[in-house]
Amino acid sequence: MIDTGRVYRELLTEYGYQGWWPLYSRRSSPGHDGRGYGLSPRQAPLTRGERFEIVAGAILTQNTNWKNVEKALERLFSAGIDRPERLSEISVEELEALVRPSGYYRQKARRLKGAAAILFGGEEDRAPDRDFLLGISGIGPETADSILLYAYDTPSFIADLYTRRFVMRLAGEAKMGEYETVRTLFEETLVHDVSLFAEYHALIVRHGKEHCGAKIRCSGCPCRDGCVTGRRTGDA
DNA sequence: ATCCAGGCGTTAT
DNA sequence: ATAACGCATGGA
Repeated sequence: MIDTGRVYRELLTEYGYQGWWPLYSRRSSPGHDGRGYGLSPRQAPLTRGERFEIVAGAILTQNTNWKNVEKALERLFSAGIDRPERLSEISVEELEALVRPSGYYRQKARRLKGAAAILFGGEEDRAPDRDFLLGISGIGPETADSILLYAYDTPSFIADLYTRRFVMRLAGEAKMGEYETVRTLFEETLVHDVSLFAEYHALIVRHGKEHCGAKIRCSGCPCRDGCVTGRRTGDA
């Protein structure tokens, strides 16, 4: 079995605090680390616009490199779409043009517009139920958990592709576990703390980019000792 | 040029 | 239940 606590400490020691979610709108705030532009423990509560930005980013990053999402978000903000109300003022066609760099732009424009209308249409800013989020077109398990965790401070663990691949390799399995299976593994072995879940996910993504992505690179990996794959195949 | 990137919804076995 | 497929851009 995987020692999730130990792995977390290894990742944090190696990569340092990531400070997710990376908010474009706070990229030049004090506390900006020059890379992820997240704040070190949140210095101010999220505004409505920032929650909107997180929802938008979570949808736009589906199966997409974050760099491309940044381009799309920058175009959105430059066009003045910095709050959910602004979104309802433009057409899907206009939105498509703005989010094009993030790929799947037709689907994403339509889904983002619809999801934002549902999530921000009312007056209430209370955290939504997970099942309610899953009922929204364009919001699947990972997007729902991202929104819950980063936009509504609700401790739901994100078991994205990096995470499932990471778990598969740590355990030396041949195939990745199901989303819910992996999510449950972390939620059952960790204290349900928003900051812990948020940072853990950010660290796994960082780790995936450096060592444990589709292209595996075990040399210099901070998790080698507790990893079946890392011990088995030496890598260069 | 091929592969990959912080998935999801629909349709077919 | 599980698998296959379309959706699309941009960087390595």
